[in-house]
Amino acid sequence: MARVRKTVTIRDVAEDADVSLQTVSRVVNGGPNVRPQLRDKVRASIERLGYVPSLAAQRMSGSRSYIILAINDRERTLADWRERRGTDWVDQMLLGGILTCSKHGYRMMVELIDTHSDHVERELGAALSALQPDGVILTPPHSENRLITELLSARAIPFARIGSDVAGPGIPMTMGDEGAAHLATTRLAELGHRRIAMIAGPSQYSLSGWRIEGWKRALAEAGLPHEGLLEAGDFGYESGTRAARALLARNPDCTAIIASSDQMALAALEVARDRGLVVPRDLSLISFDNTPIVRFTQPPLTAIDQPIAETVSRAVEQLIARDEGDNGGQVIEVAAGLVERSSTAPPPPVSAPARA
Amino acid sequence: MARVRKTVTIRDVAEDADVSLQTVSRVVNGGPNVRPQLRDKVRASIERLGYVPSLAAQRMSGSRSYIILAINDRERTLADWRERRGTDWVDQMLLGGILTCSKHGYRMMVELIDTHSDHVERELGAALSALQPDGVILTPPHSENRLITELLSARAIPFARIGSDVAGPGIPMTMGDEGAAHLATTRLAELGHRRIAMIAGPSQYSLSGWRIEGWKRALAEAGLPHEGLLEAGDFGYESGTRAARALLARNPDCTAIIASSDQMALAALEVARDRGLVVPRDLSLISFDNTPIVRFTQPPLTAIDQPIAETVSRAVEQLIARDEGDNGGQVIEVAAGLVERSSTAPPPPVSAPARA
DNA sequence: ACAAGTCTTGAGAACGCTCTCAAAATGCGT
DNA sequence: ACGCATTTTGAGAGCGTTCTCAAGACTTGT
Repeated sequence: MARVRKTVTIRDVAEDADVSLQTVSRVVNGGPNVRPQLRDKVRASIERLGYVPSLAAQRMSGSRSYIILAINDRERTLADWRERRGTDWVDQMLLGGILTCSKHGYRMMVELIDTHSDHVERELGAALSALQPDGVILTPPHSENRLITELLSARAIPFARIGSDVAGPGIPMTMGDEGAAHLATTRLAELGHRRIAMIAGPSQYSLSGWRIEGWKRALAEAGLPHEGLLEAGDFGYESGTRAARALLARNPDCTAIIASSDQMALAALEVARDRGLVVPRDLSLISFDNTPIVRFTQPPLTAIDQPIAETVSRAVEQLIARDEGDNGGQVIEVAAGLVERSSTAPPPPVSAPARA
Repeated sequence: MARVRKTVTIRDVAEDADVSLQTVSRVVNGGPNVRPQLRDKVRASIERLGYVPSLAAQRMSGSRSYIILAINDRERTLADWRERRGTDWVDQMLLGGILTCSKHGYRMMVELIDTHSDHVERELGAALSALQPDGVILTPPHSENRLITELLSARAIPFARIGSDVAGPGIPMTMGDEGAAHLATTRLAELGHRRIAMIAGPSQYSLSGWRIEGWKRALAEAGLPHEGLLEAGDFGYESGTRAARALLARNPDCTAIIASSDQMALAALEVARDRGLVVPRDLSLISFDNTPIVRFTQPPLTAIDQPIAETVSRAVEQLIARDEGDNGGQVIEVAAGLVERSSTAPPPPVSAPARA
């Protein structure tokens, strides 16, 4: 409607509504003491002029920047990208974050950082200085990276540690890994499996440990053994291949595998195929993550659905609402679910010369 | 090293180096007229103090915001998310964008907008006012959305139109869709296929047309017909199922299909399986996009690799370098490649009672 | 050696907003 | 009605940068 209009500022609104800047500011920010009549008048002006406060200016004067920063590892992201592995984790985290941020008038930014080297401090510091975010979201394995958490708490920037439940600064948030592994294992036990193996993730991830615990607990509850049924990978495809081979070579009587990532499950599926095993007839398979790829494999994989987006969303809300009383170190947990598809079935009747 | 230090500002650096604010600013921004000696001194101070300019302050005073905005459709993104369809496109675009932005000291932000409704102007306007980005990246189908492009040019914000080559404001960028379709079709023709079908995308996407053109051109060059071999979908799985069924029902002699998206290719794969056709023995299949899922289907799909990340990266560079002479409406094209996997093979020897 | 440049440096305003604090208006108890 | 507490409004400074413009320090040509 207008021509190349210059930016509409709070001053324009103030003039239009014939009030002071301060009053407009109060209306915009839902300030408490404004007469309803004036408030409406100002609102009308804002509407008419199409005024939207400038994020930069808000940051400059106020205490908030309305920015939540999500940290990701540059190397890993780059590698995933080059090799066209899915970066579904990033996806999910972004979506959960962006959606929730925008609901509260915040924005989410993603920062790629070299989290391995000692550039961490430098790079993260630069990002924090430039952006001055109101909160930061850390995902595994950064959630327990000392350099990072210390830098953040030194700067007094609130942050959420996803996939970490240790005490310390930052809001710990978990995704029910122990419970999820327990759930998957129990389901397999119920189907009749007696030799249920697990391909775990790398030990530097806390969640790897939790999953192993859940698996062991379910096994114990069902009176099943776990000895020799554990292998660890690094979440990647190749490591899954190695682990699955080792597992099946060592345990010919193994009839079910839980893999700690979709990529490793895919690898296990391939290994099974190589060994002439038909999934799920001869071998049941459950994966962690439930990224889009597992719906299109042959057969589609039963998977633990990690509520990443939901968790990040919760994290954002925690960060934004931090003002209203500190969350006293209480771990926040979002539970995972099991999506049953076609890679799970009862074990073959003859297969197990178990109690040999 | 320091305690809860207050933010280091340009003033601190100026004092430390015993020069004026302005001189520091010049050094930071690579200003032209500074004595080398002074420059080094200032650099040393910056280094020592760990100074990083505040984005917000830069935006406030200067003309640039160092922000590039990428527009995505909220509904579609949300749907993809809920149904755990891969949002690889978003991924790729983000990665290409973020990486290139950070290389130039810029940041990329993603904005989800209701691009269908008439909220577009409102929502986009709000985002532009709040963020005041230095550039905007539009992806299909927004690249040719009048409301959007006009709003952007009215505000004089440079933008790139990915997947669009029409004249007008904004930098047009394409990904060689015509050439890619031609390449895929030609490859199939070389393998000996005579009835090569295409499942196209929706017509409101320019690239759908280009792909059809490339397919027809290759067919014509090989002396093959195209009549009755074209179906259109909406890029989604279900539409692919419908299209593939129609195609195969109408053309029992069809031995190859090119699908305009991975999801539709997946659907075609499933349809073929239902009809008892073995891919690639009885039917060859090539998809567009090359998202991570097509590597893990049975068989893995041969696919056109859309250089999304690369294109977005180029777009960002164009936007950042816009100052140095307008890009006179010349279309920028990044070529796509063909990734051969196992869904393509020569047609079955007997199959075609073609010249009936 | 002098005027006329060019290069280098700095001072001060401006960007758009929110803070703090004080002034004006209102409400209330007696 | 009167004083006091409370609510509502506004004025002005300040956030950290870059911009404009002017002053000082060098060059250079003659």
